[in-house]
Amino acid sequence: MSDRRALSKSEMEVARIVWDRRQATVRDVLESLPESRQIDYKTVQTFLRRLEAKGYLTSQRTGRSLVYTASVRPTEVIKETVEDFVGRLFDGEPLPLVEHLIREQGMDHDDIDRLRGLLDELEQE
Amino acid sequence: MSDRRALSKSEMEVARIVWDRRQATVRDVLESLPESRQIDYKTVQTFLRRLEAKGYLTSQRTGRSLVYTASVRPTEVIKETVEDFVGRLFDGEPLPLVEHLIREQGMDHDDIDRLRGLLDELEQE
DNA sequence: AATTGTTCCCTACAGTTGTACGAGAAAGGT
DNA sequence: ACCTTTCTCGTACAACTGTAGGGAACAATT
Repeated sequence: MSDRRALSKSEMEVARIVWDRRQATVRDVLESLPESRQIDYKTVQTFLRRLEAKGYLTSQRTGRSLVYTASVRPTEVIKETVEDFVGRLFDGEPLPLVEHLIREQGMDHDDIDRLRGLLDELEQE
Repeated sequence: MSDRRALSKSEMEVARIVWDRRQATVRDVLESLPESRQIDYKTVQTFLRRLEAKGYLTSQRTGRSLVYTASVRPTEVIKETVEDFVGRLFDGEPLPLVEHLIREQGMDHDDIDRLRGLLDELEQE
């Protein structure tokens, strides 16, 4: 466990966008958020500022704008976040969550094949 | 989406314990929490009180104690919570989370077999 | 050149969350 | 009958969250 301050849900949502794109301005993030997410430019700005303050992102100025990038390994943060989630909701057991996801959220044929492949692959060792 | 007020992480952790046991007192919850979770009796009490205020639990008095039980369908709440989580961290796609879980959190042989079974089962329809 | 838009920086603010203390009442031990 | 434990009820409170307004500075548009 690291000692960075935890991310809130919305902060995580925003951070993930920056990480996916590898870099992003306030506006980029705003535009990448789902339509359904009604949120002001200023609010996104606040989230990015806080993410930087918490040490998850850094920014460099480019022209008038700030461009944010990861300052910790995203995969690590995501892993910790998932672990925390599984810890609280599923007694730390990933299997029940996997079953829940497969059962309750839709899986189509391709997804199923893909997962079979992954399982086969994992079995080599 | 329901219009109940959202649960915080800790509230969810506590609620889930009540749901799993079907009923619980403050002390029951305290004892069911993982060792690692250093938390005071009074704090658990507060969470249970808030969960009742938010409409997720009800209590009946039994002797001097309050016994809490679910007042909404837990599976429904868990489903919504997982959906929100997947929405924010994985663009709403369950598959990447499933892959992450299988890959990053440990799966043993039995788990793998179990998942294969589940996939086969799902394919009947 | 004046207006409109876009950015950053600073500030705000109510609601939520995590964490718990104190008082008072009932139950249990000695 | 008293001390200790265990409950509930009410209260507290700083930190964190979500959400954004105001102002300054520079850019784009008419």
